Amino acid sequence: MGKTMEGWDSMEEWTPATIQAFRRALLTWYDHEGRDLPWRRDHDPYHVWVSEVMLQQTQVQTVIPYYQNFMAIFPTVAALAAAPEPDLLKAWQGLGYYSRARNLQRAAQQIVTDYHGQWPRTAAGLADLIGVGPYTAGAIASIAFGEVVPAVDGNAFRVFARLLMIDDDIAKPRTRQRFENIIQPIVDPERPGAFNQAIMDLGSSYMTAKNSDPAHSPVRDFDASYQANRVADFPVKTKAPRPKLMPYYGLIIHSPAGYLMVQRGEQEMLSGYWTFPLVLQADLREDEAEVAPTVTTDITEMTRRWQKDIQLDLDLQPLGGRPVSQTYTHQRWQVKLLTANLQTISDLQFYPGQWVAPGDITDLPLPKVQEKMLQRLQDQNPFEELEWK
DNA sequence: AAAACGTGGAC
DNA sequence: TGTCCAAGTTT
Repeated sequence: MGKTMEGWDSMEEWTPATIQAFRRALLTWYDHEGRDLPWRRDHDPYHVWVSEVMLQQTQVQTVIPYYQNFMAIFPTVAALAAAPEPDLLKAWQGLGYYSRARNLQRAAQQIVTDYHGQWPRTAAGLADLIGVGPYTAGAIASIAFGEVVPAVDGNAFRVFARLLMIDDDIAKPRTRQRFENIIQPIVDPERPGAFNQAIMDLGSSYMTAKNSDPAHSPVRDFDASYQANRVADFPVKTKAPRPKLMPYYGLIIHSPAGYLMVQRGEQEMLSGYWTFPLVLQADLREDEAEVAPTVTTDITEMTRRWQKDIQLDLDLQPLGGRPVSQTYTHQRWQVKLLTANLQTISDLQFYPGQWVAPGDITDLPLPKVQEKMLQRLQDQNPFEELEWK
């Protein structure tokens, strides 16, 4: 195979014979060792599409139960297009990157109405669907429709960066096109879908980011970085900045009608999901003793959200325990919990939030940070509530 | 081009 | 507890 010669620097191109041998080694391995996954039971574009969107930035083992539940509830594109949004968000709860769910439904509606139920059969056409980028378009086109195109995800970046010792920074947008150009002639024209999936299986087994095992890889003989003993040098990827600290108060406001909950707005993170009211600490005036903040009408964040100039006059008390923390890709929330117990709700009826009975809270779509706040509330039990679901 | 966007697992 | 990573897309 000729790649054991010394000094194989990056960017040396594979000969047609090398490409042929690589495909054979890869696909022979894949046919025997490829994973049996729920979305690989057929090549239905709906199945491929939903699984690929769920798999964006998400590990396989996380996706499996979500995929199975999703298909039970929304078995067809038409069912997804017609689904009530709360059902959709509930089915996606815990998966993260929630705009994926809404984009998925918008694309389903595109297919039903604009395309009359007929799928675009090429990557270029599929990329017109909202939420379908270059990777997902390539994956659906190759797996469901047999188009000979690469599907360049994190695995493909890593695998080919190592195989060919490509030192372009894969964090940079411009690098994608370069990888697509390099991979395109290597994709097996007979089995493009299997080829792309085999690369991904390789990237999640022998050629993982950490603790890789290139010595036993089925394509070891094609692995330039392994031959050069430089596996750890690839891929090149600049690291992300640290998440910014966001100190919040979480307001747990209890009344005879239940707990005050608000739905996150269109422009906000976690959009469409429900939480206790959250107020940036900078927007809430601390009192001298620093026991609990005094809530006044100058709570800018809250008045913006509720669009009311409300004299809240709540008697807020801190809830015991450390702040609830939740780390996102770009933010680190630390939420101090404060409670208030109202004897009557007459003053608060016009709040744009909703009073939710304790037993009904978990019926709403909730983000992880809300589940943590709820858990803390139940642990502390300040209102001696007996009706938790 | 760079930043925003969730969560869970591995170490 | 902290850091990095995982089948990316949108703005």
